[in-house]
Formats: sequence, C-alpha cells, structure tokens
Amino acid sequence: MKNYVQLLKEHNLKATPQRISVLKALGEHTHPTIDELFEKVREEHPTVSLATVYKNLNTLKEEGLVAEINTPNGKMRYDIFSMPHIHVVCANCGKIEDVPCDLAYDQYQKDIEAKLGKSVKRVDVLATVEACDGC
Amino acid sequence: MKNYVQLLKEHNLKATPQRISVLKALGEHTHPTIDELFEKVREEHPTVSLATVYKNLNTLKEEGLVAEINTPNGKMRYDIFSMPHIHVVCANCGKIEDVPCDLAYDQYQKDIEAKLGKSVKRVDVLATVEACDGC
DNA sequence: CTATTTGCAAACCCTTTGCAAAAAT
DNA sequence: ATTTTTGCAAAGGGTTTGCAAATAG
Repeated sequence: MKNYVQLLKEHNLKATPQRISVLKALGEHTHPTIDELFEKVREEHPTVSLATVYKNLNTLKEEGLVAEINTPNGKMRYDIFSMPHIHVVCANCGKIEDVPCDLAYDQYQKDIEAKLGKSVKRVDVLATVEACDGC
Repeated sequence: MKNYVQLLKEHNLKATPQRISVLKALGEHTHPTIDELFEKVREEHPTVSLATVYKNLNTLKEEGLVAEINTPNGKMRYDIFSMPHIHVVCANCGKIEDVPCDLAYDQYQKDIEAKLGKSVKRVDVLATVEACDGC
C-alpha cells in the first residue's frame, strides 16, 4: 500500500485512492482483463468509473509500471511490471501464469542489446501453451 | 507465391487471391498495421474490403501463420510467423524491426518448457526500445 | 491555490456480423 | 456440387474524450 503511494510519487503521479487500488489489484498478479480489474477496483471503490480505470491503465502503461499482454483469444490482460518474468498464456482460455525467470533471462536481454547495439528498455517474453490446468 | 498457395493448402484454407495477397504483404516483414496492410492488399486487389482483410487475418492467426504484435502506442501490427525472431518495437513510434535469433533462442524455449513441464506452442519475444532510427 | 484526476455520458472508431453473390476445390 | 470466402453495409462493443466537479499536493 504505502509502497504504491511512493511508487506513484516517484513517477510524479498523484496517489488517488482509485489509482492505488488499480495497482493493488494488479499487484495480486492475477493478470486480469479490464472487466475483472474494474470489478476488483469496484470492491474497494464502488463508485469508480470504467473510464477512470482505463485512464489510469494508460497512465501507468506510459510510465512503464504496467504491462499489457495480448492474449490469443483477443482480450488484453494486465500485470504490474515488477521483477522480470515470463508470461505463459493459454491459447485456449487466455489465462496467464507467471513463470519466474532465472539468470538466463537477464543474459538474454544483454544478448539482444549486444546484437542491436542499443539499450533495451524492457523485454517481454510470451510463451503460448495449447491448454492450461484451469481449462 | 506458389509457396503461399501450398502453405494455405496444408492448413485446409482456400487459396483465394485476397488471402494470398495478405500473406504476400506480410511476407515483406514490414510489420504493417491493419491500415497499412489493407492499403498494400488494395494495390493488388483494388476491390478488396477491409472486412476481408480482417477475416483473413483472424483465420491466419488461428492457424498460427500470423503473429499479432501489440505495440506500445496501442496499434496492433502483424507479421508472418516464420523463422523465430525477436520483435524490437519502438516505444515512440511503434515501428517494429526484426532481429534474427541465434541458437540461444531455441535453448530459451527449451528452458521454459523444462521449467513448465509442458510443451510450449511458441515463444514471442518483444524487446522495447526508447526510440528507433526512423523516428 | 494550481494541476491533476474523477465520473458521467456521448462520441469515436475499430472490429465483427449477416447475408447473398462469387469463387475455390 | 459443396463449402468456403468475399464484399457490402450495418451492428456491435471496447476505448476514448469533453467537461464540470472533486481531490491531491
């Protein structure tokens, strides 16, 4: 909680309750769709509007605090951008699972940078599986 | 060209001129947005409709022949899914550059599979850079 | 006090759909 | 001959926008 306020301050964003709630919901790493995220934020702030959630999501994306993941079944899912990890997305139901990455991941980013000759802001890895446990 | 017809046949898709043209346009690896793709296909088939391009894109996506890449500035871009490669996307203008991958990439997929304990359909790697040469 | 953010509703625009004609196999 | 695909136009739905009121710093 207090963490999120500080995080927002570092990015010169006002720490409104709605915005904190969005971060908090994403912090659970359930990779919600917008509907799910909206519902989650509503639990804390019943009067929040969908537009506000969209606006915050865009703001947070611009700051690189939130990752938007395009799933095979068309819906976007969201995640807080914290420790680098691999998103494993199910081709069938679209659900996403995090897989913590090991050292090889950092090495991989360095390899890409070396090959490109320029620094890379971030690397997103999306692994698609045919089906997941929950579907 | 003949190649695309065959590719479509292998996937039980009818090789219509419009569909071939979509593949051909994507085969140039310019990672077009839909508008750009539509325009490109129109050059060959002036009467093609945007709906047809959308429908073909969806069909080809389902068959895993086309990759949809979510760019930081909100627009989707498309690529033929051929040899695995890394998409380097510009955070500023959204343009995408291909970076051929070396052996490490295959190894990386194997690592993920080992960690997951299940087979991975495909791995997409998206590297984001602050700005590219063309912007 | 000033700048940002919220919430509402309307607007916007991208994407999909229904259907009849055309084309592919 | 059968099945898929096309193209048009309309519908649909997700996302954004404008603006006044509320809130954060």
